[in-house]
Amino acid sequence: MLLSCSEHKDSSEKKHKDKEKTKHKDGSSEKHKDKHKDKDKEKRKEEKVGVSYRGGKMKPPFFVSFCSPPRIKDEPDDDGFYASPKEDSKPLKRPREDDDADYKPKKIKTEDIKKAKKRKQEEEETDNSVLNCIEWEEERYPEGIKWKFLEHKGPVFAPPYEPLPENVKFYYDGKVMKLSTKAEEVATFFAKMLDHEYTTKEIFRKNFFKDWRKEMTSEEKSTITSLSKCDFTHMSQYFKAQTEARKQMSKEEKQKIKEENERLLKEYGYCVMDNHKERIANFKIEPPGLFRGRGNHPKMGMLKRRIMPEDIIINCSKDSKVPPPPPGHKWKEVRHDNKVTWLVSWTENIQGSIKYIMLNPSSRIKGEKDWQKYETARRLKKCVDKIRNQYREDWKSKEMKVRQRAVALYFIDKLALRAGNEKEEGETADTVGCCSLRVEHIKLHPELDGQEYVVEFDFLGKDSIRYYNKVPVEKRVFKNLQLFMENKQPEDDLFDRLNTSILNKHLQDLMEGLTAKVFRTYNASITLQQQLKELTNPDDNIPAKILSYNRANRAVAILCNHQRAPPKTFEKSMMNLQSKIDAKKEQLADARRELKSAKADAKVRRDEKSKKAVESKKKAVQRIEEQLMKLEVQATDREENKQIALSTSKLNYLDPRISVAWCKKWGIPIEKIYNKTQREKFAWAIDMAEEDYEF
DNA sequence: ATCGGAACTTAGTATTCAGCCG
DNA sequence: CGGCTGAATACTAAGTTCCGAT
Repeated sequence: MLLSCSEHKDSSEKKHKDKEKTKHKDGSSEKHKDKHKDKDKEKRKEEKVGVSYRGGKMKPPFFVSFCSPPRIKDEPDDDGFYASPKEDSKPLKRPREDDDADYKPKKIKTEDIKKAKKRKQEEEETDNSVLNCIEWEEERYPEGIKWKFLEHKGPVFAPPYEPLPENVKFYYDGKVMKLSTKAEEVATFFAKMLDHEYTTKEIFRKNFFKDWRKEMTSEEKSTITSLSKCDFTHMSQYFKAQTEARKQMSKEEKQKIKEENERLLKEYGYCVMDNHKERIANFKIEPPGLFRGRGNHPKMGMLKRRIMPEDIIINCSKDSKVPPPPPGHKWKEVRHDNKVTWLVSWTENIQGSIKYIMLNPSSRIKGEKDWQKYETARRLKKCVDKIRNQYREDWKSKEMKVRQRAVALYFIDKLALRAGNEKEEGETADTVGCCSLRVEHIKLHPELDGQEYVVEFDFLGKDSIRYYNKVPVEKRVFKNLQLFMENKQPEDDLFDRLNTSILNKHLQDLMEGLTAKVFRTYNASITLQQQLKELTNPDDNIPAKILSYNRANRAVAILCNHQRAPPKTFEKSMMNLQSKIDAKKEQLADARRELKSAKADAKVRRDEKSKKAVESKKKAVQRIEEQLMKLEVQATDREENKQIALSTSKLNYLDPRISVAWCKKWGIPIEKIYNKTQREKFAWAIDMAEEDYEF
């Protein structure tokens, strides 16, 4: 059933039950804080869900507006800006598909299923699966069931701590001090990071020291009272030497380690899920260490404790062989929950969240989900125009909440912002997404650099990556933003009547299965498709076409703000490449000279041998020209990629079928676009998509 | 019906690997 | 043939959305 899901699965999406949290941010501008529970709306939605999709019915009529009561008490004076009938409606800035008309709602199904079936058969033949494949296409699990059979070997635990050799010393206040094993282990975590700037940060040091002291004996505790008196340098040197020694190991030793890893992988790296042997993504338990959050994380430096079998919950099927815990230990629990996909879980001690061991992206269960994701995005394509018209209408709504929702959705759509859940203050780095934007994160410019109504965004998003962008917006949006910001402090929420739950509930009404993140997927994929159309020059050779592909990919990465730290060696490697290009140019000049003289030679001699020489010189020139071209393309590509990470969008946002189709269309080997891992992840798409695939 | 936690996707960085060049 | 480099992979944090207990 691998690839046959969509309709059914889509229709089985559950009712939405998002909570409607009230935001609290102390004191300031209280009048903006009162939330309105739109009971009416809630009710109506309920009804809709009732008749809805389950059982394959049509989704509810596109949208019902809820402008009616209750009015907001601080409803702004109608200054006419939103009621004005002559208000223009400029098209959105981002290019969009105009050919929606001839878009056919390809329902995948039969054809694809056949193909998938074929592929699966082939796969079976080469597969290392020991099991017979029963007719997998037919298996269609009842709602929520993820598998019928699941067997695995359990996790691999981090290697136990090996105490330092006697001669490696720790000094406190200038004096040698022998630490207890537990305290020593934690000290080594710090020592290993000594070169990292983390260890200079106040919060990191404070958190570390606090947690370290918890591991100390009472004696150590009373002696070691100040981190700045601790000297880890000797330990640090020891570890550096160890790393060095590891590098210097002989081939045989390295080989041995490699084999050991392979053995581990073979033994623990796979599981059996419903007649298939599947690769596990992360079968190794995270080793203990110091927590390194991203950005300005309040918990950085805290001790991530060692996970023991007693912390571990095993999930597998009842009729499987339950993995035995390590000798002398017990699992926390063994359960048989086939409504989830994880194999192993444990609770982590920094945030108290649960961590999981799950399957590799190449697995059926992940691939299917991935496919579904893109199908949802394609369904959005069909109704995105309606939705856009709707939110533009809503900018004029009498209800504050509706307006905020509409403006937020506009940002999510136009700028591919993330939804932006509220976060518990002090638990994580202070980052935001769309719904959690604060007044301080945007600046309004009625005019800027010759453009009207420019919004300047500057905030930290996921992973504390900065989002900085100046965007011209439509007048109504601009006016609305001014309104939202009235009488607020910088640290107040911009959309004080909105949260992701409200937004997603609304989206759910607009389209079954629609959530905020679908817009990111949709806009990323549609941009790729459109950019590929635009940028691919049929006359280009393969490297040039690939450059075009990368540029299209890059357009998406920029849209999604996927950044990376410029590689440390970037400048250097750029220079290397340049000198390579220079060398190649010289080589080309040489080759041309040689060709010339060979030609002259042939003219004089007129024998077969010299003719052949000319031919071979010609070929040499051509080859070098090609090589040069390739290098130059590479240089351009790399320069443009300095701070942009392509891999995230490639892996998570771009419908792989677009890329596969493009490759087929232009005769580009798929290996040029996707490496081995990516090909495994996108196997379903590689098999399914034809040249004419349309997202 | 709400709430908070569970489940799962998305993310950037650190480490390892493989192959190329001198 | 070893050291270096860029690519691939490993790792795990940080998001979003779902969902079940109360």
